[in-house]
Amino acid sequence: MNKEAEPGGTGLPAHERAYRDLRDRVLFGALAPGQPVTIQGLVEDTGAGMTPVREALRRLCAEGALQMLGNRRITVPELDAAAVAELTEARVALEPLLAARAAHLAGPEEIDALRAIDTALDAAIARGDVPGYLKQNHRFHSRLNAVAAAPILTSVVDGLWLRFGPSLRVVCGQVGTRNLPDRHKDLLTALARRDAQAASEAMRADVEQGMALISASL
Amino acid sequence: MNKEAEPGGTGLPAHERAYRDLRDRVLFGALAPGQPVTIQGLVEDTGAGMTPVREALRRLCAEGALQMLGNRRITVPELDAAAVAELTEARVALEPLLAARAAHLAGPEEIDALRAIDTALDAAIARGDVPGYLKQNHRFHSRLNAVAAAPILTSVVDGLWLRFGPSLRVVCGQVGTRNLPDRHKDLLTALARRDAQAASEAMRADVEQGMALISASL
DNA sequence: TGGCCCAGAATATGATCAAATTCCTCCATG
DNA sequence: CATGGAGGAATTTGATCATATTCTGGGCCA
Repeated sequence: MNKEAEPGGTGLPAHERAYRDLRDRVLFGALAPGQPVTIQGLVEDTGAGMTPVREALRRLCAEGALQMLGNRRITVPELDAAAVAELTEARVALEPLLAARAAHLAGPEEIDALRAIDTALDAAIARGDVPGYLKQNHRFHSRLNAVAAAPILTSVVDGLWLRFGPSLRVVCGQVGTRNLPDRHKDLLTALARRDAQAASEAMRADVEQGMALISASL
Repeated sequence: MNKEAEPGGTGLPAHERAYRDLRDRVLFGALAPGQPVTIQGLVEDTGAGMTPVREALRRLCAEGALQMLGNRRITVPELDAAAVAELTEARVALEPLLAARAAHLAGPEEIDALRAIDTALDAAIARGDVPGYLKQNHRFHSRLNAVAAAPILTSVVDGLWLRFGPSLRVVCGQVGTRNLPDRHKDLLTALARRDAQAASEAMRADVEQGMALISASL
């Protein structure tokens, strides 16, 4: 039937592969804010055809990860203070909702999985591994959102993450892995106690801390 | 080859025209929930080429207006109770923020424009004009969001509207234009008084009333 | 009922056309 | 004589199309 979930990723459509490849580049900082993104450049880099790359770009633009300038040019958005403020407002409004839902629904095995990711995250911080931190941090929140079982809210929040991914990468490149937001311990204990209120608060603190970091680097 | 042979040739690229056409169909109920959407059907309907239609569909899918089934099929999403609950949560979390911002920024001319739209909306309700109501209601909220000058929040909220557009059309077709949400008067007076708190409350009431209507029709 | 085959639709490719930026040249002016 | 700007050609990039290929779904037959 479905031949998805193939290890290695080969076997799913080319435009889907191109999309995930590009999205990971945006999320984990392979692309810098303000950098122009050309179709033909991506075609050469990824080896994919032109049409799949185009469709991947359209999807990313629709999600806000990239922006189409009027003159058929595509760039990675540069965030100004107003944009960071908006993103902070949106994240503060939405992500605590997901945390609260997760607190109601999380089972022991999901919490253990989250704890394992958080441990890997701490290890990445300890060894100053910025890409590792970004990746594990994203995995933590992504996994938490999956627990919340709210696909619409999750997709909206994923779109927000795509918007500040490049800038977060820049910040981490500047300040290293020190002073990074990590309210995950509070979050995990709140989840274990099924305390939606505390989970919500911890998430809000984590979000505000992270966005303040970006805001301070402008 | 020939591009001027088509009547009504606007200056916009074909994929942009196809996108707006399709988006309006979703927003104003030309497509029913659950209805399959085929590329070649759109090609025949709109007269556009295949590639622009494909890109428009990708954008709409990325925004949540349409959903890609795993099997290369695309349909208009059918909302269940959980989806409506999520959409309600998201709208209640975000749209009052926009209303509050608008209350701080609205000038007399913007308020007059909103009042004019609301008058046209009342007229549409009075004459039982469902498409007119949908159009004016969307124009009202869209204009209000423009006043708030928050492009990121606005684009997120626009995505939410795309998700419940088809279902709202179904509801209005069932119950007519009676009992439709219209807290716009409260909203307008709050805006005129620059009362962000009251604007926020009025928006929350409008959102909850509208979503309750959809929720009740399941 | 279960497997095979076929029609039809979606995906992917490359070619071709159009637009925009860039860079170069040339002329006017200080 | 040098410099700066306007204009135009060339290159780079994006948009569209026609077509080949692949995959899904349903009908047919054993």
